[in-house]
Amino acid sequence: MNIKEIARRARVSHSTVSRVINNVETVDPRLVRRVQAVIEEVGYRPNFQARALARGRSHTVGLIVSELSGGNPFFSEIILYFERAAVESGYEVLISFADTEVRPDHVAICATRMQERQVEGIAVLTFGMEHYLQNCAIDVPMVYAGADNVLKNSRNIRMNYLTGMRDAVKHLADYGHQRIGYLSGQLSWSSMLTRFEAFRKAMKSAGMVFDKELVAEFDHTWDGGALGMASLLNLPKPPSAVLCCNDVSAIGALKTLNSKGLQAGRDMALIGFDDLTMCRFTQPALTTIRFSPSEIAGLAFRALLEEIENAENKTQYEYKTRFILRESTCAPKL
Amino acid sequence: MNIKEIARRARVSHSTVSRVINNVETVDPRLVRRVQAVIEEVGYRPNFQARALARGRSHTVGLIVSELSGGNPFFSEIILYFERAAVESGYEVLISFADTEVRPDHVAICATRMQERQVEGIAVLTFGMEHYLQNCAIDVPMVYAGADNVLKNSRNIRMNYLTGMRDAVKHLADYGHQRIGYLSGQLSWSSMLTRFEAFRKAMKSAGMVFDKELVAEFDHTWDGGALGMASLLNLPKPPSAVLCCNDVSAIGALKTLNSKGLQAGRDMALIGFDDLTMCRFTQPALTTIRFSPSEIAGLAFRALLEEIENAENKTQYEYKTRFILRESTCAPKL
DNA sequence: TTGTAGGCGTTATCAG
DNA sequence: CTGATAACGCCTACAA
Repeated sequence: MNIKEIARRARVSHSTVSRVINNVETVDPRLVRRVQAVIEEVGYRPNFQARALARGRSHTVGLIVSELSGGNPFFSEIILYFERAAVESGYEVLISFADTEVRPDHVAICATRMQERQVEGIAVLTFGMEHYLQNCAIDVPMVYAGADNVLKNSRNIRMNYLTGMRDAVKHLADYGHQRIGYLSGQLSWSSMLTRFEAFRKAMKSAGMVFDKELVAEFDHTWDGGALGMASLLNLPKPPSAVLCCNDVSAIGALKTLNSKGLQAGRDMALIGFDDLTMCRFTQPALTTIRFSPSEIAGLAFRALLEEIENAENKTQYEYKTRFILRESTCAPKL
Repeated sequence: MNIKEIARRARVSHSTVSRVINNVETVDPRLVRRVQAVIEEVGYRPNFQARALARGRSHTVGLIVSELSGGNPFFSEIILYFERAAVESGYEVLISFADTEVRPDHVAICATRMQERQVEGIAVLTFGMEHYLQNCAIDVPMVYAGADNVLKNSRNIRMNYLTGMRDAVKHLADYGHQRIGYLSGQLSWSSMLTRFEAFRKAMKSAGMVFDKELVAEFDHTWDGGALGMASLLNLPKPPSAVLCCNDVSAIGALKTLNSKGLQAGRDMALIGFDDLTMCRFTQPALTTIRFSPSEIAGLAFRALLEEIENAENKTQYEYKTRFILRESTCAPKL
């Protein structure tokens, strides 16, 4: 079923049908009704591809997230809220999981595939794999989040890790902690590095001594967190408080603590990062640094839209993390 | 940059360029090289939309999941594995979150939108909202999972909830539990109803008495689980074991138990459903019934592909749940 | 206000 | 083996 068939049945030209579909004002109301009746009757829906081709606009945007985090609810929420924002503005979203772990160039492959699909813009929310796109010729607007260097034709949403990190460290300092550990994902990921550096900076500005020994670098998964905490506990002098690079690894760390008969919020202070819904349901409820997927996804889409529609005054978006106090911290145990 | 421009630069007709792009064997190797050189030089990539229009195939499929579960890692994994399977077979995936909670007809809206985009098939993995599609004219193949009634032009992947449920109940019976409770999501969701019925059937075949009082119907979220467990604990005679409709609600239930100073695996036996990665990291590790998102997503895509390509012998896929023993069960506490 | 003709970037069918 | 030419379904001048 197509526009011509509708035209034939309604005894008008296909241009008229096109006008009706696109709500052009100047069509005779009687024709409008006649055409709409036929459309209704046969259940016709315009072919988006053809429309896109003719108009030169696909009304589709791409979203790339990283695959490693497939089981990570953080990305689940990113996708949900990005899609919602897109649909609200009349866009559809094509999604790709970049296997950044095994194939660093996979981000570029995904982006290229999307471009062939004529997406009008791409949001790369991998938080630290963006540099792999450097030598890949994408000519649609792109938006990153928390990238360190911004390519041309693209936009970066600044991630202020420091705001939340500073309050977290201050909170621990107020409790009297001297030995604050850090559980990191792989520092080759720029977002992991950035978080880590924010941590160091926060330590410094709180007047705390930073001890390299107290940093465990594993990966930002459940297992990574569990292993990392185990390695920290194995130190001759373990930390009395640990800040984690994300909630998922903090939950892994929680597991290790429990298996040793220790409890966060009593025997050790533990702080996560992201503020997943789940944090309220861990035992104890996880104190964390909010890095809201819904807000970030929203900002990313808005920025992308500005870029696509070449908005006059482009906002420089910045997302500020913030400290969320729950129950997993305590004074240092003697 | 398009096929004609390439043709001009390579001094051939655009048909020849098209042949080169599509690896047609019969082209003079010298021309092939000349064309490829130009393509390489200008970084040309074919326009998928135009191609889809000409070929009458979009090589795109739709995936609808339910929005309520946005923060639920289960769907995050569904999306990941579905996308991966699709890309492997040369398809792209358009994703939609159906807001089944607030707008029951939203599934139909999503499906319609997808059809306008010329998807070649749609997988509806909402596990129980399929009936809302009944009076909506979609004319591409669809695949459901665990739907009760199958519409025409569509396929259902049978979900065998019973296999896992039976072993779970048997496990509890072996421990000597007499009062087994059930924590359900809203029974208006057919998947929730089906799970519940599987539970009853399992109880029956284990020779257990089913007590309606021990069923709490909230919703299958963290909060729903927490509230549900609270209501069960408030009963004059609370159950000694509880089976939950999914892991997320089981984790919520865990929270309530903890807040009352009770511990699953010591004071009460608790069993989840889904087997999220996270189950290994709850405290205690959650015994559950495996309902693997990766396997289900894989089956769904395979079935959809068969439907799209009109395969000769269509497989009747069935997914069998299975019991996964961890640490959250115990004998009934006296 | 309506219809005709041409174009969007491809593929596919023919002659040559 | 190659190159016109006509689709695919829709939009959009421009002409009537």
